[in-house]
Amino acid sequence: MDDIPKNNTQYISNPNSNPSITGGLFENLLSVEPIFNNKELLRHSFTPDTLPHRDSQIQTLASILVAALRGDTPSNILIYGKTGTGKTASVNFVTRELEQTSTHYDIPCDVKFINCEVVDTKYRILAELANTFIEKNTEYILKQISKLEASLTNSPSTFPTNDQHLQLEEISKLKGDLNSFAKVPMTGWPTDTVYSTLVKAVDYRERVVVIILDEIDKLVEKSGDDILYNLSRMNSDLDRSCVSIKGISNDLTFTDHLDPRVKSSLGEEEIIFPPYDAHQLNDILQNRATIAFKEGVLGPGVIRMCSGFAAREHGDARRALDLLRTAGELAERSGDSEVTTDYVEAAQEKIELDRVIEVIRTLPDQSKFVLFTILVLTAKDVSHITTGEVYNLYRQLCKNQELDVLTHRRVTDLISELDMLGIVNAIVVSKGRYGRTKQITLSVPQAHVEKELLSNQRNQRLFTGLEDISIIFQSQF
DNA sequence: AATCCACAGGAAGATTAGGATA
DNA sequence: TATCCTAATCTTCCTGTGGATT
Repeated sequence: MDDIPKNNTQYISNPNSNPSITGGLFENLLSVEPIFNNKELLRHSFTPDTLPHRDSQIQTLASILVAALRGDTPSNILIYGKTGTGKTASVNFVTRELEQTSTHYDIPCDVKFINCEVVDTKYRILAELANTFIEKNTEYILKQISKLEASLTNSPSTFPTNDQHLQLEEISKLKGDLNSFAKVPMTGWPTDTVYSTLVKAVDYRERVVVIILDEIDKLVEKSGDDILYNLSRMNSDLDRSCVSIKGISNDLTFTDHLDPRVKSSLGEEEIIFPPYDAHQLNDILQNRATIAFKEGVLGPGVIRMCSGFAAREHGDARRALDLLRTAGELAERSGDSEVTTDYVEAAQEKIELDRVIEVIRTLPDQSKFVLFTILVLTAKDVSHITTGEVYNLYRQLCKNQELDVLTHRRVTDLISELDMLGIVNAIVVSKGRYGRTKQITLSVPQAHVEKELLSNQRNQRLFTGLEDISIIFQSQF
C-alpha cells in the first residue's frame, strides 16, 4: 500500500508499442487521449506524503509516539473522526516515519496495522499478530546467524578460540529458537494458546510494538471487547518488550459499550479529527489533482465544486476525491479531453445513486415496504404525507400482500430510520387543532427508489402485483 | 385560557432469530 | 438434537406537546 502506484496510463498512451493489439474493438478506446496522469492518487487507499490541515493531529500523535524511540511504552490512544477526515492516512503517515526513524535507535519499533472490518474475530486478530511477529523474529534470527557465520569464516583457525566457541553455541541456540516458532494456523488452536504464542513471539527480543486497530468500533460490534481487554493487559505478560494500542473509530460513542476497565486503559489519550471545511477540502484536492491529472484537463471551478459538494457531506475528503475521480472517469469514457463541472454534477448523481441503491438493497423487508408506501403516496402527489397516511396505506397494502402488519409505533420508528439513512426527510410539524405529526418527503429522486424497489429480483416476492404504481390508486386504495 | 387533535417518542416487557453449547 | 443465551425486533402502554379552535 505504501508503494507509489504504477502509472496506469503508460500502456495505453502509445497503442503501437504493443504488437499484440490488432482488433478494432480496443483501438478506438485506446486512441482517446488519456486525461489521468495517475488515477491511483485519487483513491482513498493512497497515503500521500503531505496531509494538509492535519498538522496539529499529526503533531499530537507524534508527541505521544516519541516515547517508543526512548524505549518507553507510548500511551494507548483512541482516535475519533467521521469517514474521510484523514484518520487512517495520518496514522499511517506518522507510524511510517516512526518505523523508519527507529532503525537508527537501539530499540526497534514494530508497527502492525489491522483493519478490523477485514480481520474481525478475536482468534483471527491474535493469529494475525502472532504470525507477524513470528515472521519478524525469523527474519531477525536468520540475520543474526548469517552475521555470526560471516565473522567465523572471516577468521578461520584450526583450533577454535574461546570466543568462537561461544559464537558456535550462539548459532545453535538461534537455530533452536528458529524451530520453536511454529506458525499459527488459520483455525484450530485454542484461543489462549494463540495468545501465549503471541506473547512469546513479541517478547523474544527487546522492542516496542504499536498495534493499530482501524475500525475498532466494528470489531467491538461483531465480537465484543474481550480481545481489547486481552491486548490492553498484555504488557503485564511481557518482560522485555511493550505494546501500545491505537484504536481508530468512526463512532464517537462506541466506548459506551466497553467494559470500563478496557475503556480507561484504551483511551489514555484521545485525538479527535474534525471534518474538513470547503476551503481545506479545496487545498487537499488541489494538491492531488495537479499530480493525478494531465496538465490543463481540469476545467474552471471543477475542484471548487467537488470540495463544495463534499463539504456538505460532513467534510468527507474521501467523498471529494471520489467525486473528482468519478468526474474524470466519466469525461474519459465519453472521450472528452476536459473535465467540466457538468461531469462533476454527473459524478455526484452517480455516487448518490450508487449509495441509494446500496442502502435500499440492505433494508429489511418491512422497511422496504414502508418506503414503498411513501413512494406510492409521493407518486400520487399527496401534498403533505403524514405518518397517519403512511400507516393507513401501509396497513392496506400489507393485508393485500398477506404480510405481517406492524404497529403504528413501530412504523414511526421505521420512518425515523429511513430519515436517518437519508432516504426520506421527516420533520415534525404541528397542525394545531389537527394534531402533531411528521411530514415526510422522499429526499432522493423518486425514479431511483422506484427502480431499485421494483426491478430488483430479490424484491419480487414482496411487491408482486404492485409493479404498476398508478394502478394502485384506481383499485381499492 | 382551556381544550383537544394526532401523533412523537420513552420505558419496559414480549417475541423472535441466530448462534453457541451441552 | 435440545436447550440456552443474546441481541434485535416488535408490542403495549404511556406521557408529552405545538398551536388552531373554542
